[in-house]
Amino acid sequence: MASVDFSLGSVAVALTPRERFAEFLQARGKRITRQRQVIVDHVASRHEHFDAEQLLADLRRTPAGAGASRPTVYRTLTEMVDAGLLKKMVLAGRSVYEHDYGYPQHDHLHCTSCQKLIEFSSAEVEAICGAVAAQHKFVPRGHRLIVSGLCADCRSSRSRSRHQDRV
Amino acid sequence: MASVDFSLGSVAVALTPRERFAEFLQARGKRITRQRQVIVDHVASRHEHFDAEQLLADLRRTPAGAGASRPTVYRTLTEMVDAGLLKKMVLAGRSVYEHDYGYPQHDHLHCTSCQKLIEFSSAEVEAICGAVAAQHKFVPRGHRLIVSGLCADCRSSRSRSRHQDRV
DNA sequence: TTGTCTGCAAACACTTTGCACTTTT
DNA sequence: AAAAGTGCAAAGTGTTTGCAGACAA
Repeated sequence: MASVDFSLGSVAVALTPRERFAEFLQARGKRITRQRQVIVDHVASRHEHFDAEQLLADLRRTPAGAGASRPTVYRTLTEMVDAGLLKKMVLAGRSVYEHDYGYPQHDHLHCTSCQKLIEFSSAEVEAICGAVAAQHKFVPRGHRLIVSGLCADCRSSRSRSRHQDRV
Repeated sequence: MASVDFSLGSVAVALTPRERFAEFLQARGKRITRQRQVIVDHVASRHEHFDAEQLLADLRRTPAGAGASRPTVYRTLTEMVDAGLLKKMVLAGRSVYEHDYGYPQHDHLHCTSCQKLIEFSSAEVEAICGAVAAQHKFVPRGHRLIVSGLCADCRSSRSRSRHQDRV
């Protein structure tokens, strides 16, 4: 975690997430606390989508994060989104986070049965968003495309067991 | 609301929303109650996006819906989504509904400052979703594309007053 | 030392549920 | 009469906040 230049996916970045977060905090007169470090590091070490409760539970399983509190986790997640480290999306009623920093822009396929998320990217979508925003005099800040449906696994098990779809 | 063939936007449909809902309810052995009728009619009479609390408040202002209860509103909205009359999306922490029945597929520009929603449609987006789903062996059921940013109004007022962006 | 952060408990907003009573069928 | 629906109040979720003590700068 001490490297000055590392790569994730196909994009190379200059600072580790931890460093970038520190930079962000300092720029705002916020403090680099043990808790915030533990949280960024933990989040940076795993690359999947997660929600606040999951993160909290995971943290409490580690020695460093054993005493993590819910409010701090929520507060820090918000800061990480502000810092551009994470992206937040709302699925099935709760906030789901994913890495943003150093990751290429992408969208999602969402299985409404098992809640699985599959990533994909499309330059066309990007282009369409820009064009539409311009047409409406919008300053675009990002977009979110979620194609929902049934994944291959759930499609086959669908006939056997009954599931509750949650959007 | 008694016509058998009316048009909304550019699409003509055979049944009024009320009729379609009745059909849906009957098909499921559910009952056509006064409350459900009042709610469908009210929703059908307004074409904007709304949330459950707004609808409840609006209903209570009408003679017919004066005694509307929160649970019934929530329950009926869910049924209307199931019936294909409404679409639901989650923005800034709460569920927002819009008409689905008889309306052409479209996506949204979302102003993160004033929460305004602007609709647009794009056949290309449609095509991309289908293609991507196929690639991942997904059975697509729909998609949601939200381009977020600042609308023209908020862009100009942004420098004067401070706003809180909510995603 | 100064001002931010943390953790706790309590508050929150939105939504759902248990239940006795009312209504549709 | 039987079954489903309603409204009330209460319980849930997921998330946020007030505050006293803890801690980085």
